[in-house]
Amino acid sequence: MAIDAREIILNGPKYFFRNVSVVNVIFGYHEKMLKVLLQLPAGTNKWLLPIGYIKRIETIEEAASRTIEARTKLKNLHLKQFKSFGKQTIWNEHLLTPILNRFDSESKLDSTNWLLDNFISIGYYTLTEFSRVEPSGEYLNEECKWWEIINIPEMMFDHRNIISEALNALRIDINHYPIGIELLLQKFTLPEIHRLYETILDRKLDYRNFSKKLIATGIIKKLDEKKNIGAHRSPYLYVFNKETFQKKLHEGLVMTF
Amino acid sequence: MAIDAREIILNGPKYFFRNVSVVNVIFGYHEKMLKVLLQLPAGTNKWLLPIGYIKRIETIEEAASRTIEARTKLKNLHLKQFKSFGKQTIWNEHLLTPILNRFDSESKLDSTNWLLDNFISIGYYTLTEFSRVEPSGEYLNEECKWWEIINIPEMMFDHRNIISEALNALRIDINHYPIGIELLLQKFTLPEIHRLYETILDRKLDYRNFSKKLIATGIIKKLDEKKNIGAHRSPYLYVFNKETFQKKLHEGLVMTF
DNA sequence: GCAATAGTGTCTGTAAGACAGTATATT
DNA sequence: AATATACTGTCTTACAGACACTATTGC
Repeated sequence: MAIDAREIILNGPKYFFRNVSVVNVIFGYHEKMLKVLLQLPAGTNKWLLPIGYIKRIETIEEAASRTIEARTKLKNLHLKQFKSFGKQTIWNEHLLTPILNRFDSESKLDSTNWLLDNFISIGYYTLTEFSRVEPSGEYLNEECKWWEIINIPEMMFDHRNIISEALNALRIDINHYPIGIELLLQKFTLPEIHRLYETILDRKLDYRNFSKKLIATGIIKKLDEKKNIGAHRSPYLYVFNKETFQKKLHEGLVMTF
Repeated sequence: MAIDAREIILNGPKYFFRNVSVVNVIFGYHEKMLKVLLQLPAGTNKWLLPIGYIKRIETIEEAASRTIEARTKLKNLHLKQFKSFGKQTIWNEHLLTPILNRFDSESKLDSTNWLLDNFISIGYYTLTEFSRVEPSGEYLNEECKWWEIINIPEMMFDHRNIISEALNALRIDINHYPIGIELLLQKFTLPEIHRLYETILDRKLDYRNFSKKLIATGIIKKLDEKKNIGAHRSPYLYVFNKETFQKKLHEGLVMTF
């Protein structure tokens, strides 16, 4: 079911819940850089996290997944619901009218329009390789791009705070869930995953102890294969042992990096 | 602002958000028993967690707090938001019409009434001494009472699952937050807090190791006072050292009971 | 052989967990 | 004195964390 923007604006509540939305913190990692995907809605100069409305026929997680796919073109990312946030007025007539008129120069925006109301947001975060993603803004946005986590631009509402809460949640969850699994490609080297964890946690991790722990717990497996990295010693490749990881976590393993 | 039931039914969206609610898992502890507060709405035979709608002028947490106070008469309980849950149809015309007619025999319930719509629920849990609470059902409920956690009656929707998710969250959070602080009275004995933790976690904890850890970390403080418990050796009284606890937790202390 | 990166082992300190006997309060 | 509950200390084991040198690759 594709619903066009005019229909969403004028008849949204037929398809979507009112007053509730999802807000997505999409983290992107690449080469020791942690970034977050932000969009700049047309007509403003403050950035916004990707948000989305929840269809009446889908689950909350499906809504998050759908709106994340719209920005990243990636399906099946591992989503984590981390917190819900209080009311925000996302749109105002000034922002919304031009969008409506692009599709329909006749209709007038009613001041009781559902989009002009307040929305509560249910927060999800996800983590991906940012080099896999071509940020996709669609017609509502002037821009959609990655920003370094240490250099976030001016944001609308309390979205800076939401990013910071998502990052906290990620740093706690990394001890309880297989965060790296879907982020790293199938095969990876120890230095790669080591850099990933150092970047996410923003602190040094002793390389030997880190490697020892990952191998000792059996959650990664060494392959009989090396990666060519140019004029240096070639590192071994590893893969995650997903079953072992899930089992350990289920038994209450806490990784404490 | 007190809003009567007729007004809530007929003009709810003036005061409340649509399609979003809070759902509260109120745990009660006393003497090695963990219970949960449930209500039986008039006209049904399945039990329901206390739910509530969110006023346009309050935060989500205030909504949870307000609806919990309505059932327990207790203010300032420590609430923890633990997860949000997908759509549920809470009311139907059959349940709602008699309630409306109690206040207003004229008005008819419109099938587009906001209460007949689906609601997404934001889940909170809290923990209190159940002997302090006189469950309070108000006019919408036939009954409101404590049920033992190991013996939950038949529940509406997926509320049994929500209780189980709340309990999981509580058992994880007990390692990260001062769960007991607001539950136990000002002064408590080591055997009391020991029983509390054993009950919540549903497993034996070595009494000596448990005591040692609480005292060693400095989060509880021994008083120069004993509690009279009848024909037995009198246990010492302790108090929480809230500042130390908060500081340790902030520094990343994990209690691992 | 030089430059850059990958890989490996040992020691120490701390904390978790197992475990049993003594002390106190009341009747 | 009897009963029921509270209190205390030691040993073992496992893991976290500190730490420095050798190995490989391409140029």
